[in-house]
Amino acid sequence: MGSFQQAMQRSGLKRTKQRECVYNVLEKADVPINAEQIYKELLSESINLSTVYRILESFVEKDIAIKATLGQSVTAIYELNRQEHKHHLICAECHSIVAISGCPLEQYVEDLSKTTHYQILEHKLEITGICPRCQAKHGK
Amino acid sequence: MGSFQQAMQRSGLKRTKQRECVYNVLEKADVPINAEQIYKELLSESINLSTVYRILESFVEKDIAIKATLGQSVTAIYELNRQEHKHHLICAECHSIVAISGCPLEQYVEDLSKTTHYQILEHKLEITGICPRCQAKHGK
DNA sequence: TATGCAAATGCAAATTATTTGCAAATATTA
DNA sequence: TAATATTTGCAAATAATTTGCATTTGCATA
Ligand SMILES: [Mn+2]
Ligand SMILES: [Mn+2]
Ligand SMILES: [Zn+2]
Ligand SMILES: [Zn+2]
Repeated sequence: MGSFQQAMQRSGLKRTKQRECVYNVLEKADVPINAEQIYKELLSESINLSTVYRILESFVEKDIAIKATLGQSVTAIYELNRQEHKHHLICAECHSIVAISGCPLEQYVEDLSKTTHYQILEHKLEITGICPRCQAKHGK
Repeated sequence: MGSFQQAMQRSGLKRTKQRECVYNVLEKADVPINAEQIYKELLSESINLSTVYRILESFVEKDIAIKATLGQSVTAIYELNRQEHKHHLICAECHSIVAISGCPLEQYVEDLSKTTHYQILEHKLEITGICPRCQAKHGK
């Protein structure tokens, strides 16, 4: 059984053509993407943009996908919840995103929980820099 | 000379009543706030909301303020650039924000720069949890 | 101090991102 | 296959931000 079917089954969401399309787009993306990008990928399927939003909302609700915003951007982005903790490196020039695996914060977060008495749920680390390609463009 | 005047002088922005109002609101806020919140603080001054946005934009441009988005929120927030590196702890329930000082990532970021060949400019760490007050509300 | 002008502001309208109401279509279950 | 709750499309609403343009203001200079 495909992972889409599994996700629908576990969550109790109905297995619709539109949800499958959105799921597939998310599945093949290796970095978070926004609703508009998903919509454009699916122009040939003529799925409505508000349906895309509703599907994303339902996926987030069911923990099938993760919603976030990055940097100064004011647009929400989504990725499949692959249950693996990762962080992102964003190019300040070309806005490309690469995922970085491994977390340097495990111990820190544990300590922080003790000192602040917060019950820590998750954390997000975004690192901004200039990617090698954009550095090259600047000559030198 | 007040720090507002200094900021205007260094940046070359004109010293207007509206800019001073926005600056003062940012100065007395200890966590990032959004344009609407600033606007409401300044209702008595009857400054226009688009002016607030334009002022914030100019402050960010001149590095007087920092713009960001947090968590899943789609609204930009702003804080005075106090030149001190800090991170934020956000309550998942009441959405309160507290600043945490000290950075556990200095060495990590340096290493990352070497392995990825990115020129690292900055990073943002957001930690989400449940604050002691909200934990208490849930009883036990 | 008065004048000139670029920069900044107010106001209304435009844009962008997202959400909602409602009627029609569809998936699931019996 | 029928019953029904869910989902979708479409148009309109809302929220956040941006823009055009006429008017006002800060600041440099005469
Ligand atoms: Mn981590
Ligand atoms: Mn840090
Ligand atoms: Zn780049
Ligand atoms: Zn709280």
